[in-house]
Amino acid sequence: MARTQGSHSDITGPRIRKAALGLFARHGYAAVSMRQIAGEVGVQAGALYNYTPDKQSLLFRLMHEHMQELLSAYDDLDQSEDASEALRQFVGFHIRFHLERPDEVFIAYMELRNLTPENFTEIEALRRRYEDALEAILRTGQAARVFDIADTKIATLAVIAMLNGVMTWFRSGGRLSLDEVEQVYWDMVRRSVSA
Amino acid sequence: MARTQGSHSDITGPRIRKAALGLFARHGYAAVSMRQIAGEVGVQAGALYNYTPDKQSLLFRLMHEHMQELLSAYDDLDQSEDASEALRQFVGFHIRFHLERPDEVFIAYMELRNLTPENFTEIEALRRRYEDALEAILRTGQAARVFDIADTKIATLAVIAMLNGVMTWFRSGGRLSLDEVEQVYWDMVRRSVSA
DNA sequence: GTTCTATCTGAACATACGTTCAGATACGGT
DNA sequence: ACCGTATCTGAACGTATGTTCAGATAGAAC
Repeated sequence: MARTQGSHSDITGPRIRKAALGLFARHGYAAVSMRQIAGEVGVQAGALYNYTPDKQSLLFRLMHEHMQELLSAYDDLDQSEDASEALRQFVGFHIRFHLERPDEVFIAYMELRNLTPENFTEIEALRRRYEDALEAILRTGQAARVFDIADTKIATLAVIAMLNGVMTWFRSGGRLSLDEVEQVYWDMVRRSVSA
Repeated sequence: MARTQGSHSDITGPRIRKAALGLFARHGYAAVSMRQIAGEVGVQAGALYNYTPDKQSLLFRLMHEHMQELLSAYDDLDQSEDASEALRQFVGFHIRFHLERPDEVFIAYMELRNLTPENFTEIEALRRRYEDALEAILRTGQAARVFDIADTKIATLAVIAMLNGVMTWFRSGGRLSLDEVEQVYWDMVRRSVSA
């Protein structure tokens, strides 16, 4: 029996990507088979190929869409002219955006090595654009002497690394609320770059 | 022909682990086959099983040895009583130890999900011991009012995450020397926790 | 009510996987 | 010079992989 009841392209496509997202995040791209993904959707493996040309494209699409959403969500912020305030906005945005999408973030960063070289280059360029946004803030603050940073490039990476650390331990409903976490991290980031 | 010239257990064993280390780091545990590892050593796949009961044990041993070395190297430091100085020591030790072992570090952190539950528990306990060492420093400094930290547990994880970020970009022979890198990170860490 | 087509099944393809093991070989000890 | 054994080969095992495709079916269009 094919074309089971209530099946539609608009439904199956997203369901496949959602299943792949969860499985890739939990077990890793290489360790997940197309049959597992299909099984989670309730479909045979062959049906996946109505929605993706191959497994690699499935991974790439997940990562690409995530990075696009990250950048466009960040662009939607109307950033403060004040560097210190802009940095505070960045910290809050980064923590909240990433905590809302643990699987996407995990994949976008753990599965880079499983991308083909061309796909890797493309994702890397998007990641770079995001880093540049933070570096611009740090440079502005440095020029205005509100920050005192030895090396803005390193500081950019250090701040992002520090913020990403929150993903390894934060569980909603845990000891601290999101607001508290944001406050704690902002305190540390602010002091680490302040004049 | 078996038992080729100059082959010995003392030589092949380490060579297998070295090959596995590099391949796991580059392509990921799940994406690397026993035949690839054997090929890099110049041996047939079956020969690997003279040195490891299975693929999982190979991964576990690499991670376990790495964590043991980390802890014993840290224990060899004679730590300062002064919390600020102890933190400086920790930052320097962490950066140098980890930059000397990029592959080991990468694996110990990316391949956790490919460990069996029992193996995972064991590695996690070792990692926890290392984190506790840093937290002890932060607590001491907090008690002595030389640090001003909202939450020592979070600060511990934030500092380690920040320091680990150095591994994503540092290349020896690059723009900055190891000493300069250490100085830059120490500046940021110190300020992020200082009173 | 018939036709048309998007969607899915089920089976097959070639290839790869981790692991085992009988047999071959080269070195260390005598 | 010979033996014993640690070490490795080469082939095989069953299973799994990504991908393809002819055929079946269900809903949309008329």
